[in-house]
Amino acid sequence: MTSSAEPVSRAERKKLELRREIIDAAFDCFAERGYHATGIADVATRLGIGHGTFYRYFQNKRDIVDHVVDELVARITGALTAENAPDAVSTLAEYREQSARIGESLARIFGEDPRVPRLLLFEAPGIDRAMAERILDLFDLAAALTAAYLSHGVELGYLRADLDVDNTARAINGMILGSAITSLRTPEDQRALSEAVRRVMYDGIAS
Amino acid sequence: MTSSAEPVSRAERKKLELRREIIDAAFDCFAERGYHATGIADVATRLGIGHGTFYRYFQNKRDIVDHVVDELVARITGALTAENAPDAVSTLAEYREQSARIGESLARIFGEDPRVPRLLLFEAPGIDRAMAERILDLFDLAAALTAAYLSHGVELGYLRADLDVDNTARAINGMILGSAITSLRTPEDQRALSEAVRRVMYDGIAS
Amino acid sequence: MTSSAEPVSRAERKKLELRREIIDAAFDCFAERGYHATGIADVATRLGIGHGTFYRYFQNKRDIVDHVVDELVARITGALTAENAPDAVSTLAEYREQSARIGESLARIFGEDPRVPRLLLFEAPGIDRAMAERILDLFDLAAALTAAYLSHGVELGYLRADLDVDNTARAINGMILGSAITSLRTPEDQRALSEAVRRVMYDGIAS
Amino acid sequence: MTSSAEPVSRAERKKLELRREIIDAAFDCFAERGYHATGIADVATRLGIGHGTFYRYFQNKRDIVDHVVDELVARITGALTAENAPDAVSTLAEYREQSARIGESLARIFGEDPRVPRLLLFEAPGIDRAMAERILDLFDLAAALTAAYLSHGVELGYLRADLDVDNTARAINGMILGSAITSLRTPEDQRALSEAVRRVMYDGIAS
DNA sequence: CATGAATGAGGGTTCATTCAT
DNA sequence: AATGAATGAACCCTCATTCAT
Repeated sequence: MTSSAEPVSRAERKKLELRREIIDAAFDCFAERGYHATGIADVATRLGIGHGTFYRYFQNKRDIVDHVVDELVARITGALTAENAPDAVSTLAEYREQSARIGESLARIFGEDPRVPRLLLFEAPGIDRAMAERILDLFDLAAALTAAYLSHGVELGYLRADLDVDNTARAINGMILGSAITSLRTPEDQRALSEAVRRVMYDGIAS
Repeated sequence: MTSSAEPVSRAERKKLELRREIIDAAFDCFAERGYHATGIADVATRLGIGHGTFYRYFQNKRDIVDHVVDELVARITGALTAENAPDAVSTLAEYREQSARIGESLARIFGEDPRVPRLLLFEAPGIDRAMAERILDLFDLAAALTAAYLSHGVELGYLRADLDVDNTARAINGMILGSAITSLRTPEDQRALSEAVRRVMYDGIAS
Repeated sequence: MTSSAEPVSRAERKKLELRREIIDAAFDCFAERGYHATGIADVATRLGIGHGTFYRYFQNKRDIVDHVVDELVARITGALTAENAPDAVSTLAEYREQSARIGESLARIFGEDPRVPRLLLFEAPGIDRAMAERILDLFDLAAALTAAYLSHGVELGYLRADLDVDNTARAINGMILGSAITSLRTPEDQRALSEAVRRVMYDGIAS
Repeated sequence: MTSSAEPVSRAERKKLELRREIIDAAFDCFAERGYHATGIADVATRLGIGHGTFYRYFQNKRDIVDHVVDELVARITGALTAENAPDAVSTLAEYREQSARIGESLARIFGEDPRVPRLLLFEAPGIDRAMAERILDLFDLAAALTAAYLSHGVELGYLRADLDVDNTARAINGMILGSAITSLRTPEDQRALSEAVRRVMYDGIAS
């Protein structure tokens, strides 16, 4: 029993496959040369297809970059949410572990391929107002998620009772953002940076 | 006693003035419509000058954005360095005060005019590899400055002896960066965010 | 048995045809209005194509004029060399006949269409140093060919033994050049001029 | 008695002087970079004057090149006519001497400064239809002068009675033209070329 | 009279998009 | 369905010319 039930003929499958390849090729091009410096022809050439074909799969140049970002956003929200529900932890130690896990996850996404932060943080926001809003939405989403974790911790008492949950969430996410940007230049020492972030979070910097 | 000593005739002064106006108008346009969506003609029209005039003051479109960024970078590095030498403090309390001052400064720059973070963080990096590098340079500079403060604190003993100075500096700057981006949407509650950042820094989040 | 063996599909053939038409239209424009006064749009309009189409066939404006000149140079070198090997003659009479033939050929090329000498002698040299060099190369080539003929004649004894072959070749070519320029104003009496050139060559002017 | 009587005040003289300097500077620029590649600003800068000043002395860019050519044409017609009246000679030997003298003169003008033939033959004709006509006029003038010499010779019997005077004149001038162009690449061996021209004229090439 | 700041027409070139094959 | 030839809007930039100082 294959993955039937879905109405995917062989032709349909091929179409989806090519669609995916176009998204990937576009990601490559946009991340390497930049959105504006990339022509539709570049994307098509990289795939060895005619550039007219592109328009059978996507509305226009602006359309594809939305899909490229969709993909990256999905990856990130996946890392932020997958198997990491706020209420799955009940002690500070568990929380530390969980945040280490999330941090690990994000570090992998950003660190493994610097084109990801480059596209998301350096290319996308400059494309468009709409795209900039999308990126801000992503930040807000991440802040909301983090805030949820923090709230949980406050409720359970292992985090400071007077914690400004929302703003602290933003501050923490800022550190993650800083890590992502750092990975643009030095993709290697993500681990140490990640550790430093957690130290600040839990211990502060004072002696 | 004329206005000698200064190397500026009246014509010269007017020229410098126009030059400045062009930079400002370009900043406006780039921040509002984006670098790529802005034509030289737009900048000129906004000033009510002929677009050919633009080219008497700047080499080309790419040239002006460098000057716009120069200006913003100068403002920021000014805020980061002016009257805030690392060795001017010797206790944790003083350090808190100083960082509050710096934070205040930056918050003003970013918060007063959201076009500043928009241009610097959302427009500039997508223009060019070279420009992206400039922005990364700015991050690195800020990280180096912060690291210097931290080092000083470690030496004097009011900061943790085992502080990973460099990475902690990056983490802290990440929080500031996060604040700047937040100010794109909510320019108002910068103060609370700023406070939250400092709380994380000094007290951590744990209860 | 299809039209195989030839590497030209129908589309390919159409492409080459348009390419040729563009070259011809450019020749028309350049010869009539001059290179600098001609815009790419002029060339395109003359053909009834969009001016963007031009750039599918040629790199830029400078590129096409090279191709236009290529064509003319090919026509001329063809006339100078085709079926007119220096060693095909062995008497003065034959030589006269041959030079008459060559002269005839050139006169036809220059005289039939005054746009040819106009473009080659009046437009091209002013375009560029590189193009000027191309024209000088053409002169040198012609001089070398003529010198070869003369050498052959000296060896066989039907030309003066003390002939300064190279410089005489240049002098003779100068007369041809003069004819070409004359044809700019009076395309008709090329024949008489051609005859006068040959008289000078063989008999001199003295009585 | 000096050159008084003329209404030249000192200011007037200075003005004429500058006018001349502008013509010379324009000649330099046009010959070196080409007419189209030369800007009015280039000419002015070379002289160290403001480029607005240019327009106090000449109508426009097209105007100045006419004056530059005027100057060169005057030099050439001077060489062709000065002290060389057609009727000043009465034997073939004298004629040879005279043509040698004229050739010498022209060779000096063209050979001493290759910018002269470059401007006159390579730059000027491509500027304009009107300018091309001027150059053709110069050719015609030279042909007429040469024809006058030849006519005189025919009348006096030292030139062939059946000489096609006009066309032969064109042929001869063509040789001179060829010399001038040759001098663009090899300004040195003008003398030998000049000699070859005269040999062809008087002796033909046949043995 | 000299200057050079200002101007804008003009032209070369790119590239996203369409559509006939 | 795939293709790529054709298209023209759009934009950057130059430079001859004008004119207020």
